Amino acid sequence: MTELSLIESAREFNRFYTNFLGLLNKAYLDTPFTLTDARVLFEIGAHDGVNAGALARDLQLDPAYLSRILKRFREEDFIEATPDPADQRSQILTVTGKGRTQFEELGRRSNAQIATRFDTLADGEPQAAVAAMRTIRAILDPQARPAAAIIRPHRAGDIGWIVQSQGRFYAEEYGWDLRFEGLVADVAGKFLANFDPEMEYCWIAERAGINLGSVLITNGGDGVAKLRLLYVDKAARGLGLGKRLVNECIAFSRRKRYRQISLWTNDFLHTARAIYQKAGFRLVSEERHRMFGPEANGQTWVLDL
Amino acid sequence: MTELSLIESAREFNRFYTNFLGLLNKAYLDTPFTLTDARVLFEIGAHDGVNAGALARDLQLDPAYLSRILKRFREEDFIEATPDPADQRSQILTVTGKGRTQFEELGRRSNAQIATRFDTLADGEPQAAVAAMRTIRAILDPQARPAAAIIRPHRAGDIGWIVQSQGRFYAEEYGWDLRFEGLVADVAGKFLANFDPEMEYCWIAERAGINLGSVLITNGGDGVAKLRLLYVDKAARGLGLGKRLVNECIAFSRRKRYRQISLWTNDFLHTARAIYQKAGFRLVSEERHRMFGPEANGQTWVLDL
DNA sequence: TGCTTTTATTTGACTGAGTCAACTAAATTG
DNA sequence: CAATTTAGTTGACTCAGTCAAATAAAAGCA
Repeated sequence: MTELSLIESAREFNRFYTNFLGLLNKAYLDTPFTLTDARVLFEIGAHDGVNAGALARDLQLDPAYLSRILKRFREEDFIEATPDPADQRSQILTVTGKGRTQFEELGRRSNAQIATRFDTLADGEPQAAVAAMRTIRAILDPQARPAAAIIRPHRAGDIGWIVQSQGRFYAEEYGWDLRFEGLVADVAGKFLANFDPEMEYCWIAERAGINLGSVLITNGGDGVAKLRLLYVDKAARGLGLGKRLVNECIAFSRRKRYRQISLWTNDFLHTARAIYQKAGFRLVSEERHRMFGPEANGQTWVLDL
Repeated sequence: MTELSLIESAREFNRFYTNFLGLLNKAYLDTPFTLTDARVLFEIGAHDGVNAGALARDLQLDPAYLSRILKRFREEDFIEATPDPADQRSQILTVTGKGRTQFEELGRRSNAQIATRFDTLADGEPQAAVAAMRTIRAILDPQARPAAAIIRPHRAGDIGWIVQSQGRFYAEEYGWDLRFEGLVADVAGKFLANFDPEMEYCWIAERAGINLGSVLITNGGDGVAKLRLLYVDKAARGLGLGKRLVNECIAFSRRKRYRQISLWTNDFLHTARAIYQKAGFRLVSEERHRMFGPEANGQTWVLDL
């Protein structure tokens, strides 16, 4: 049996969110659709070809009520229903062009509603809220399949994010002091200030608007590419993002005809080391340091291309 | 404008949670209460002595509809309504003993419903879900944030936050390119790398764990303190945070016996300029520049201490 | 002060979202 | 192949929720 205070907290949230959703659903006020209409149209639009039964189950609607909604949608020419050849009782529902237009309009309104709310928030708050939503969904919805992570070049704010997340992570996990964050900021700042798009690059791993990881290649001169600031957020470990990021670096460096990639890391970062090793990097030197407080073993690895 | 993929994620969560709440609200199926009845009774039970107006506002109900629900509750002897002595139009609502019994029964059902769901989860998952719910609530519920903003010294991650938020803000609002974020990272990195706690300082304005603003004083040598990177997030404008941050700078600089504070800003930052002016700063020079893309007027202001 | 406007709540008059039961017709079972 | 189950539809209804107008106290104003 779960602890009572947890349940009470969950109920409190549910009361709050019932209100919040009620507010958002006013987006449909001056459309010919009710909330239920919108949910139905959305579901058909999103899963083209569903049948009425599945729809009723997924949206928890009365079949009779749903049937009437679908009838209206058919009359209004928003959807088409063709009998399922595999089961003549069942019918396959698809949106028409007209229905899709409506579907998209509803989406726009819904987006605008949320955007308005998000725009009153502090920088980073929407990201934090969405990350929390994803957490809840992953826990409560057994069918939730997380969106795929993508890898993209950096844009405004990303470099700051790198400084922040690494600064915080190394402080929390390894007790490194703020000089480390200073170093990261310095590296990142120089990268931006002297950015040479021909020979340098920054990759950001992102999932649904939330940054998960980063790496960059800077020109070390003499044909050597420097791989720097490889990082994968706690929330995304084990998805192979680190490997994907390093592979991007290697492919880029090959394309740009660097002759070698060199990187500096610390021995306690086992996961990172495993990635480097597997990619063919070799350890060329190692030295004890106390650059950021606690003693550590700095290592230099290189990969000949 | 918030990023689209974030908004889409939030909508996806909302669709999911609409379903989820629909499921939970079946707890009222075999009671004489509708969901709205339950919400009303709960609200009166939780905030004994509310009036109808506040109730209608908080639960976003039609006053007419609410009035009828309250009438029924009075007839059933669940609540009592006494005219507010301070305002004879308004009435103070309290639950009776009978009403409290009902209220508690509803609570039990609601708890049981959630407990059933939670009991299917892995160890630690309910805790994680509830923590995420708190996060969302703290961000989205304007009433759940009576927390005052505090001003504190920087710690791990804060400097990165400064880079990120300013980088993003100036890009979105003024179209400045990434060289600006590079400059901020450089300034911030140098601050950390050469940090002299005797003569330098960073202030972070924070509310409920979320950073809202920043400023720092660096030693410009020759008795001159440099005020840098003043920033207040859009979610916290108008609260006087900018002024408080600048006042911290002035007090600190006086204490450390600097003879002057100098700062560089741009003319279009009206709010900041007003703060500097009011604090006694005077404009000493101005020059056009294109350091970050669009043309702008850089200004140097000083305050003699 | 008295007149006008605003605010808190109630009442009248609807309507249409959602429900329940019965029905048709195709598919499945044994 | 008769009996049962499943997918969807139709009839008949009701009650949650809405909109406009009324009441009456409070607040604003000239």
